[in-house]
Amino acid sequence: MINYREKIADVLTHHMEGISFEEVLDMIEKPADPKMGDYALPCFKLARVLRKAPPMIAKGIAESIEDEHLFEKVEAVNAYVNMFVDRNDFAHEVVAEAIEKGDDFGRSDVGAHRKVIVEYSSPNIAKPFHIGHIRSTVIGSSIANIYDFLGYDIVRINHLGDYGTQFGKMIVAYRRWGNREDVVREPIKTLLEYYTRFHKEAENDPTLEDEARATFTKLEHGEKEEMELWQWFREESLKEFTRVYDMLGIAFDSYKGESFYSDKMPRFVKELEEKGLLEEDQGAKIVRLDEYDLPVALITKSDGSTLYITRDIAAAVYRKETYDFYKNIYVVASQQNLHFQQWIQILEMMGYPWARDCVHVPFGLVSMEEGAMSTREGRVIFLEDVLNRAVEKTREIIREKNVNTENIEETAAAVGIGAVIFNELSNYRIKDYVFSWDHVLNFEGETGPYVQYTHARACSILRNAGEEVVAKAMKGFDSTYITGDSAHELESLLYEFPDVVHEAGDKYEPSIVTRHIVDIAQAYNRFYHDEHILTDNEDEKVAKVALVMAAKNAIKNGLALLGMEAPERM
RNA sequence: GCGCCCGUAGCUCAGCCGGAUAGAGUAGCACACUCCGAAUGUGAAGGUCGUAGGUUCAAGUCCUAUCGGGCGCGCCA
Repeated sequence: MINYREKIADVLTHHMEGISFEEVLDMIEKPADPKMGDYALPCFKLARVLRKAPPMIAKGIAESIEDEHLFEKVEAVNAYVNMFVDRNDFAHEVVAEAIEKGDDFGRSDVGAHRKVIVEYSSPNIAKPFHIGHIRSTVIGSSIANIYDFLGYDIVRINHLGDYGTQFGKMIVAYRRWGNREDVVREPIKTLLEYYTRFHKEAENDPTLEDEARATFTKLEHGEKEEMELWQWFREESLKEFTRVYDMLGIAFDSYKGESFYSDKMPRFVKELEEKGLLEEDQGAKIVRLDEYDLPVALITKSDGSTLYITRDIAAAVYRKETYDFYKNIYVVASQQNLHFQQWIQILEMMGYPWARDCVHVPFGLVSMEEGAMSTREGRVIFLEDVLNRAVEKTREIIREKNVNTENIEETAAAVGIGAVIFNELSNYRIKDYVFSWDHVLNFEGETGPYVQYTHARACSILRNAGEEVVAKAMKGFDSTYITGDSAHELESLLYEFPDVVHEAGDKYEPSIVTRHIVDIAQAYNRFYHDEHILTDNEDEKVAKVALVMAAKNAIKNGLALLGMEAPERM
């Protein structure tokens, strides 16, 4: 596609002395109101250089470029040069590209197959998968999709919380009060019961804690029986997590979690020591980070066991050695901002230049109206319940509408679960929010179902148009029929779609894509209402169908980046 | 106490590297289905952009202070 900004900057540069192409490019902006043009050049900054009043400069520039065939119209309004691109060319350029590329519209090869690791989801085994976990899971998955679309090779890692003294506790509890059948039937719930019961009983019987520690030590030393139990717990839990991942349509390339790195840490403790970074303090080993204005980082506890930071260092080095990543992205809650600052700093101090390729992508907290979520107090909302209720509601709506009931279940799942995903990816990830049933189950306005619905209706138009018209549109169309205001606005948004994907990648911010496809859907719906698409005039019909296809492709691809399906009927 | 993040319409949020009259959705109000799917569209209403200073031709956007909320700050992850 033509890069209009660059082309305009090029034209402008030829008509303005003493200002570079880059400077001009930098000055071009989009007017607040599309009625004022497609692109605008504010001339305030030029006043100093040209020693003229900005409105005069704008007038001069406007007059000098108005004959360029790139523009339909150029006008000076106060200090602005407002440029209207030739709608005919523009429409053809955008729509042809969007229908030609189809599922690849918006795709890029800037990634050049460089490897990008995205770590996300990473739940703790034996703890319920609640609504708070949706954030890392869905945001991370979408970021991975976006980088994939940008041409990078992606490794998706689920860094499971599958190790630590909690497993000693669980084994002890299982041996005392548990049984196999319960665990198999409902792994998470049962294991959580063991865990909480352990804590309750331990209040009266402190020897339990010692027993748990001893059991964990056995596990660490690879004792057969403990290993088997741990492995079994892990597998059963994973089965349950997988059920939720399947519902969400999310997958991973690796489930290597904390346990995998449990034996890889001594090397780094030693390395830190050799590099003179380690210091002993009250029996613990620490790294001082004063000169970076960060608090002390704890590497080993006074009993010699390692901590989170050491594990993350080990994991990062392992990943560098295994994958030789270009970027190593961690989608982890903002509560751990300091932790990430610390260990990335330590990596740098250890002399690993790729430390700066590790990026923490933080997100805000989910709470409930009653306050923070608490597994122990039973104040949680299970993600699976949210998904099920959303699907249920969708099913009801589909039945009510009675539209094409072929595969209700499949559609209800795509739309219901899509609604939850879309809702999660609507706002900037850094924002905290309070979970609300009303909000996730709202299917009107700026929601997933709204966008999917728009897509489904576009598909419906294409069906009604017939294969012949669609085939014609693919071959060519007369863009003069799609230059009306609402069509042009839709085309502008379609034109921006590839850039939006880039920006979302640069900022690790899926919500940028979410918002853009809402904008496209709104523009499409306005176009749909303003103009009759399937007219008697064959050429007009073909051109409009081409635009419908273009919009449909952009919406579908955008939804795919969010991890959502785009049903053709709903 | 120190550090980081957030504060824009009743509610949920956008606002590109500072640029024109601060925009959507939602709730409430008024409309539009004999018409390509009404999970839709249109209109009106709703704002001292937390507050106070400062920088600038120009500040929701940058700087300083302050208030409110969230998170974090050596033996959890």
